[in-house]
Amino acid sequence: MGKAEQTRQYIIEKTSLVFNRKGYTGTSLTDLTKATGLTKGSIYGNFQNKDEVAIAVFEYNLGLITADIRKEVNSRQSALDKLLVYPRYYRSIYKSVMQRGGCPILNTSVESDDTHPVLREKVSNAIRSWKNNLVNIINKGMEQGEFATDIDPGKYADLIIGLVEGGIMLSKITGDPCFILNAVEDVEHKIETEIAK
Amino acid sequence: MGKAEQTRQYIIEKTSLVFNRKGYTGTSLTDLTKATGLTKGSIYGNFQNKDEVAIAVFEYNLGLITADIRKEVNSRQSALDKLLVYPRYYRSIYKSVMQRGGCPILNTSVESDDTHPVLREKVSNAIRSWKNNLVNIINKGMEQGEFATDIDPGKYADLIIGLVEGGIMLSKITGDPCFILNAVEDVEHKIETEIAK
Amino acid sequence: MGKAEQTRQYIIEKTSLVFNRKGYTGTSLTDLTKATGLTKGSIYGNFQNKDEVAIAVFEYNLGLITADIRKEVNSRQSALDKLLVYPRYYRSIYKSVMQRGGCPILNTSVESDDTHPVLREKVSNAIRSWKNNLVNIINKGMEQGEFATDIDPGKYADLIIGLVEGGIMLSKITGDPCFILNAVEDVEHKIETEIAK
Amino acid sequence: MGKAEQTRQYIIEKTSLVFNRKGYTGTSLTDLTKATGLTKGSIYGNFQNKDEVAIAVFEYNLGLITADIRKEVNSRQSALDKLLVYPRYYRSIYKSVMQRGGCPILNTSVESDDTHPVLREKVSNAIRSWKNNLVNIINKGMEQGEFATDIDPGKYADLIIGLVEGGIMLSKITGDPCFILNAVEDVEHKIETEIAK
DNA sequence: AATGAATGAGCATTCATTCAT
DNA sequence: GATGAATGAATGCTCATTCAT
Repeated sequence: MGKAEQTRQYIIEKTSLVFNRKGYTGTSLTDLTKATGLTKGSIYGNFQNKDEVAIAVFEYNLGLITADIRKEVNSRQSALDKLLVYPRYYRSIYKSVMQRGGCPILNTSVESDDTHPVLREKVSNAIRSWKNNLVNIINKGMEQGEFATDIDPGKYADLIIGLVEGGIMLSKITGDPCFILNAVEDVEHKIETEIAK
Repeated sequence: MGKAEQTRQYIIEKTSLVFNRKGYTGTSLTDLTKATGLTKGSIYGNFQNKDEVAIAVFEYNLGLITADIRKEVNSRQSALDKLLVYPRYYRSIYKSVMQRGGCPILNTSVESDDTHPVLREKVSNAIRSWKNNLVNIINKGMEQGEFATDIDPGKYADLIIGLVEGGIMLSKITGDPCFILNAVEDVEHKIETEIAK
Repeated sequence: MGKAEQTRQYIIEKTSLVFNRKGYTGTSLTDLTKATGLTKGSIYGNFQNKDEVAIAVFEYNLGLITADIRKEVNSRQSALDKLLVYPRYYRSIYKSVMQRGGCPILNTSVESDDTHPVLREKVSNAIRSWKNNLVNIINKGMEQGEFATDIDPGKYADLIIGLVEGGIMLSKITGDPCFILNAVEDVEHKIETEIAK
Repeated sequence: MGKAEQTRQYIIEKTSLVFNRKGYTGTSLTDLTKATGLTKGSIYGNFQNKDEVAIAVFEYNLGLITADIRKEVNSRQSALDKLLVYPRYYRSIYKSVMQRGGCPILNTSVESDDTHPVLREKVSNAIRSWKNNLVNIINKGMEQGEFATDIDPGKYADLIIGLVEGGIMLSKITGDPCFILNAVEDVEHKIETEIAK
């Protein structure tokens, strides 16, 4: 990794928090200089514009979560265990997610959907990919005889993602963990009683 | 309603869409003048500042939804029918909600949670009130012998709200109605098979 | 005095303080509405514009001082007593002058000299008139044998006015009465030992 | 002197005239851009806000006068010659002072006394310092046997400052030099006949 | 005679971006 | 590769003034 790539990465990491908290529009170049200790010129030397930083930051934030989850999923053998990674992961990290400004998928989604086509597409792809991963696990479980075969994998994927994101949003704004905790409990319950046979 | 109150209301209605789409930070005074056809001076003659418009707009947007739902709920007799209003309402209006920029509770929540204490409190109260309404209906149903008595009303309220909000967010960003449709279906299923006895 | 003239006078009296404290530029129409309890429309119904209010207020503030002094001067017989009115008057009222924002001649002079030709002329005339009054008293005293005849009346008038205004300015800004007190003392001393024989 | 410090100084020098003429409130950012040929952004790159420019300009204007006077005072040996610097300096420069909008101490004093605590303090300190310098010279003269020992140095300092400032104000507004000329003549007369023995 | 509501120009300030060094 | 200094457009907001009622 050359010097340039190193600085790029440094900027992304240092600004990921402020972007997640204040949003793309609410974060100014001055915010970025304060978060990094670098000058505006330096940021523009490593990125074409604020947009490019925001996109890279979203990918970085997204990558943190997906890498963690993928590792956990890969370390399990059964489809059931793989699926249970999701609720358990979110139960274990929701506190730190709140402190870091909430779920970047949720935040970026809500801000970009009517205003920023590029970010919208990135978020949309992330969700599609998340859903795909869930569907693939469920399908594998069905093939392997672990899961009921009369269920709609897509429907359960939608519910799992929706419950998690809805719960995060509600617990973040109210400051009350009950929403996310009840959501992941319901996800677990669904997996264990409706998906697994 | 005096002229002033009329203009205030006019500004609120005309700007509610742009605020819901672009967010508080992303909406400029110039956006407000374009949406209303009024001058900046006129807007400041009717509101103290942009903040006050944003807050009034949130309350307006919130009121639209809650008024509709309250009317429907009040027109039903049984606790079961009252509870079923929620999923059915969101199934009937999700398309127009998407076109208007998504759910104002969700949008305002995500934008304000780390940046705007006043709006944050407003949204938080709205969610608390929503939850209370659900809990009250469930409690009434339990008292009246309509609902199972061994369930936790708060837990189900959390799940209903979370499923709806999560579903709206996912369908809005992906453009795919499956998320909200599956969410309300699950809400209905919960109500009919887990809450009602 | 008709209703219109009454309101005009009311506006002048109620706004004279804020104009003297904040200056012409620093006083806004909103300040005037707050000081009077009237609406902008009402002020514009009685004056053509802010300028006209400012000019009327200056004349009012000026009139208060000159009326007081004229009365005192007229009540004395000898030129010496008439002349001594000036230092004694300023010694007796400097505290209330400070509280009301300082001497309006000084304040208006400094603000208008490079920016507001109409006010500048008004202030200039007020000073010319003040000087004339002093010169006339001194001349009368010389004619009547009260005063030395080898003195320059204009010079002493200049010094009396300058000492008073300089003293007011210095005591106002520093909050220390020594400047105006020493100034009027010197004026008295000049009158008694250099002018009177 | 770095580029930044150079531009700062450039802005101060170029805007000192318009600030002295129009006052702090009467001078707009647009005035500053016209006086400097720079953009608003550039001015805000070098100063935190208009206030900071105004304060720096006052200190600059003050420094010009005090530096000149100090140099003259230091070049004289006797206390009498040192004291006479003041009236003679003001007689020699009053014309250019008038052209530049009048005495900055007087102007800033009158504008700030009821409205701008920071500037008020700066002006107040400048006057205190001026008085101190005069008192110190008189005290030295008394010690050295040059001056009468039964006089109050503070009183004479007050009179000298008051006469100069009052004279400047009156000559500025009337356009007639007689006020400042008679004032400095009286100062000289006081020094030579009442202070010196 | 007075009001309430509006206007449009102007205010101080911050924005994302550029570029010579 | 990074900096410091600049730009010009845009920000939220206030101004003096007007005018229908």
